[in-house]
Amino acid sequence: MITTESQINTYISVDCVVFGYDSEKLNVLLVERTLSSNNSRSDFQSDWTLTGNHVFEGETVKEAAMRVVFNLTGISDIYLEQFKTFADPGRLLKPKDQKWLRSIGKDPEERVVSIGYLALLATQDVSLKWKGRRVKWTPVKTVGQLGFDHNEILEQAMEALRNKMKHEPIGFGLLPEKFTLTQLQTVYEQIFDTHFDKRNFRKKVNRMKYVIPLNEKQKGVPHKPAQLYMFSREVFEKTKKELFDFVI
Amino acid sequence: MITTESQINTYISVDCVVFGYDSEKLNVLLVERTLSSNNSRSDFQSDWTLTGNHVFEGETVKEAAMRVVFNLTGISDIYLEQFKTFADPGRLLKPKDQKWLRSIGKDPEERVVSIGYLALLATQDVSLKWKGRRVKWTPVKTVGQLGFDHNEILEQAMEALRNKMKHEPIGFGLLPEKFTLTQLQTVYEQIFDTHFDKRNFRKKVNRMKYVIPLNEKQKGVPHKPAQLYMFSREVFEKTKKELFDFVI
DNA sequence: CAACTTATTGTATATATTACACTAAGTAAT
DNA sequence: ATTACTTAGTGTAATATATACAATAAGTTG
Repeated sequence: MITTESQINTYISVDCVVFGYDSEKLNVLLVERTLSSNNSRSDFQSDWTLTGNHVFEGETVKEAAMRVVFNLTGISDIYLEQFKTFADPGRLLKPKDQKWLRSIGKDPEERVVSIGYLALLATQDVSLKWKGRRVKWTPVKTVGQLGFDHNEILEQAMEALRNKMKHEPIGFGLLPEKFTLTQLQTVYEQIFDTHFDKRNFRKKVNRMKYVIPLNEKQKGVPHKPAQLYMFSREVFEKTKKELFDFVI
Repeated sequence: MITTESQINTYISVDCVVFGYDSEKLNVLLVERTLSSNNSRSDFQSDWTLTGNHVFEGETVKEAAMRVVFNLTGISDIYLEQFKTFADPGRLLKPKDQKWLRSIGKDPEERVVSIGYLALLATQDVSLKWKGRRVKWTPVKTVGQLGFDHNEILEQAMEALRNKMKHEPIGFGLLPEKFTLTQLQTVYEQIFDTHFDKRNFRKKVNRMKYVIPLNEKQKGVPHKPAQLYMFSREVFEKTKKELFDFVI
């Protein structure tokens, strides 16, 4: 699954928009990009980018995306899906991007295809791996200017996430295995930037037989502990109606 | 919109899955690929592929997709959207594909990224343009073995089409501007391979204010002529609920 | 005018959506 | 032990939507 050939393809890359939910808000995983002006002089600049890498020859694109996520998080069993590809000319023409490309010995004129992947996880399941470059979670709402065209890619990823979440039960990918209904509701409220009525939300969840109550309650909270639940994809696959409700 | 630079990028291509509905069934647009065994000897073979082309340097990927569709159909104002990218190693390794790549002077080892686009139109709105190669509509259900990995791409396009159609009003892209409710129903039945109750379907459509009855009836049919309707994207955008019904 | 074809319509039952407010079960501080 | 505090958990009535089901209407053709 994780290939290790060292021969890289210079024009195909993957960019992974790794979303991590921390029980309060949605974060995205960023890595630092360091620009040294003239070969290793001391005026460094640095900024942040999404996580990504070139694909190795012989490696599938999804394998490359899995490798990127695995290297930074140590996790491999998460929601990970292609959402859009970015390959327009001029997407890496900002001065900083050009400088960075030259600094690593690339032709800044070469057209690079970035295949965007969306990944979901609960931040508490992860300890980030420093692999020579700084890595951090940043709340999506406060992300500043990113390197390359990564603000654009992030925006498209958010849009894809919202669309997917409307119609598929992937919100669970942002929660720990055992979660409370309030946590589940909050995920949806955060991502859709809205508010639901608690009773109505729970009535809806109740009908979804794949959200299963456990014989276990929340611990260590200074108030009434909540019931814990889990998501069963197996039950979901068995009980879903093939043609939900659809819009004409 | 339609660029004409002649400098092409050899490793980025678009493949357009152009679906055309002919009031009976769903078709896909194919072009003929001719393989001449040893340089221009007389043992030709030919097979069919999806429509596609390399992108020109300086051209955006969507522009390339529009150009491909426009060149074959003369149409430019249709639903056209990226749905998935195909860039795995070994996707062009079938003997026929290798032969074809060599015949046009390409390195068959080079990894080619194909960005898949989905296009929708009503076949009656189109007269196909023969641009040196044969072009044809083929019913999706009877498509045989295609060149390259195009059977895979077609399958993924069908899946993307079904997913999109469940949640967005794009089915109208497969119908002429004025259509009957029976035609609309049939589009959905064909694509989802199912059958709906006519009364219930109409009740549903009735609630969608963006399906607008015209002061016009079907003509030239040997039975009761049906009311004609049109779709208004403007009304749709104004009346859609931002957060439909969603699945948790 | 009879035969044929497709268009069009309504009702009853079950299920889902929406709006809305109080009680229960814990912890912390006194 | 009582009180204050915090979050969990629950029900009902009104409206809207989904589902199952069959007879009549409006054209054409011979």
